[in-house]
Amino acid sequence: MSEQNELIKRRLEELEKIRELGINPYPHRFDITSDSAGLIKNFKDAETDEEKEARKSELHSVAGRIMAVRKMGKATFCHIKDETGKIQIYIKKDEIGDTAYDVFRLLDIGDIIGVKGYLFRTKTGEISLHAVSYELLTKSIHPLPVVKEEVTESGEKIIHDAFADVELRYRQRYIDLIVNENVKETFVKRTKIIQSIKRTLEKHDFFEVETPTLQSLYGGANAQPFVTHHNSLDIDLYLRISNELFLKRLIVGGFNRVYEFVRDFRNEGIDRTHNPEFTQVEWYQAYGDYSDSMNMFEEVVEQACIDANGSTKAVYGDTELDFKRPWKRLKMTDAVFEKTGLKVNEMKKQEIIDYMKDNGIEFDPKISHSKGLLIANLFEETCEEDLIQPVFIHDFPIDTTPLCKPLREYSMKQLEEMSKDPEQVIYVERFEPYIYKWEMGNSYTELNDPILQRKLLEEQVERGRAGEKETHPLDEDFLKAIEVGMPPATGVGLGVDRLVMLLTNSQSIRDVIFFPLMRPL
RNA sequence: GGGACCGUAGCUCAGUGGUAGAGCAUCUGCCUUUUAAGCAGAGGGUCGGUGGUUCGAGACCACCCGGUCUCACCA
Repeated sequence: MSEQNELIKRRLEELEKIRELGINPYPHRFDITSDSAGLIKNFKDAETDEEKEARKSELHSVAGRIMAVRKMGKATFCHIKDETGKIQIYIKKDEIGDTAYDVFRLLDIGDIIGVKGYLFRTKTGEISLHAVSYELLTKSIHPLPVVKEEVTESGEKIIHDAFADVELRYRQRYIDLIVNENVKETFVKRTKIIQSIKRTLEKHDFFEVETPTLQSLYGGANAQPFVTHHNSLDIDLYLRISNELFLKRLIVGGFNRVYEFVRDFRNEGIDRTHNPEFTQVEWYQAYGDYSDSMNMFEEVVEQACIDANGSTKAVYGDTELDFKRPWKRLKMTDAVFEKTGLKVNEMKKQEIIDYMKDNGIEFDPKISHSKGLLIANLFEETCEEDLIQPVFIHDFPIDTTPLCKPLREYSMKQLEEMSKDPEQVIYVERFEPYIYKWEMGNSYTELNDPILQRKLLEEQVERGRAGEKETHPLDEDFLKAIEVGMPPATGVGLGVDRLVMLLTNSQSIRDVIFFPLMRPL
């Protein structure tokens, strides 16, 4: 708080005056009987004089923050805002008393007051509360941005001087929530979406669990972790990048269906769809495969959309998205074929590289050893941009993940032969749902063959040593769990923030996270 | 991390090298059904920071701080 600031200085002086008058500017409680939305909704105009007179004895107590004041000599109008909306308050000097009225004149936009009064409709038609008494509940000493709202004759709202500086809005979300009308709505929807997802999962007998955020080994996703340190154990720990490996341990332990909402931390770039900490829900289901997960996924998301927006449709930017089940399901290689006409399985690795070079498709030379990674790369570069409506892209090359079961059509012998031939691509039962060009999640028929699991994880460790950054270290305890025996299972990770973005028409992930990471000032 | 752009009053913004501006908010006066209330007046600034160019910099240059968009990495 800058000592120099005149607005703050003036408010501190007023605070002193109020205290000198024997008024506690920060009292302990206030009895509320009504909220603004309820009062306005239930208001019925009094027709006769008798009714008008009777109305004066129907008193309501509301509390809220002063958002606008219109002083008119011996009467004052103001709007107060509570959790449900705004209501206009009318205060008259000759009714409320000289002293009380003078004190009221010391109040500012931003102060919180409780008002007791009766309802009436003003000459200009606004349902308002005629105060018979009021109480200062909190004196604000830090001025709020003054946002003015104009309602035109056609009934549309024009916002003047909107508090629009995104940096200030994110850094001071409390102010953003007070003065910007739609911000709270977005976060209310966020909670509704999360509750909806939980309800759908619970309906299908998924059981909510909790697993560690601090981990001595990280895994379950391709990402760089945050590192921290435990002092008394004197060991480095990682903030989780995924909870997959722990949820699988619980499936081994005998839970058939588990889910967990988690904050994941990934030490990577920040942009409009990435925040270093983000929310994911993962669920695992024993005895099911990835098509069961597709069914669950589309049900979870469709229901979330209905619960947040009232229908299966949501408008994002200038696009209407429809989450109605069932969603299209498309093999990755078919997607590539539809877009490019290439039959990648019949091509040599070098032919794919040549095609990408010839068509200016970027790829990291580090992946040129793997035909599978090249195909995945080709898919991302050519197909993603067209995936607007919800679609499941399934059957990924095995090199994209070490945690997923190969397609059931392969025989043991085939797998063995194919894995020796760099021109052969083994596909695994993995899918990613795409909506509006974004990967919304990730799912597998989970690998539970301990021998193959160890081989794939060890290969990944090798690739890590060779310079690939986002591989993870070998988790022997996880391998032990798989050796104990994990039933056939399927699991899903769903990016909650991105789903909320789509369902609330938010253009940045920072608009759906209350306190996004900002560089300290 | 790279590139483009932005930072002026509490808020929203003008200001193309020559005295720092407007609206809202604030303060004073008037106003007892106003509503972007109104009318009359007043105060309010290290122009993000540090250097430099210049007789003179809010503006031009360099670096730094913070942000937005975008690319890379990823979900």
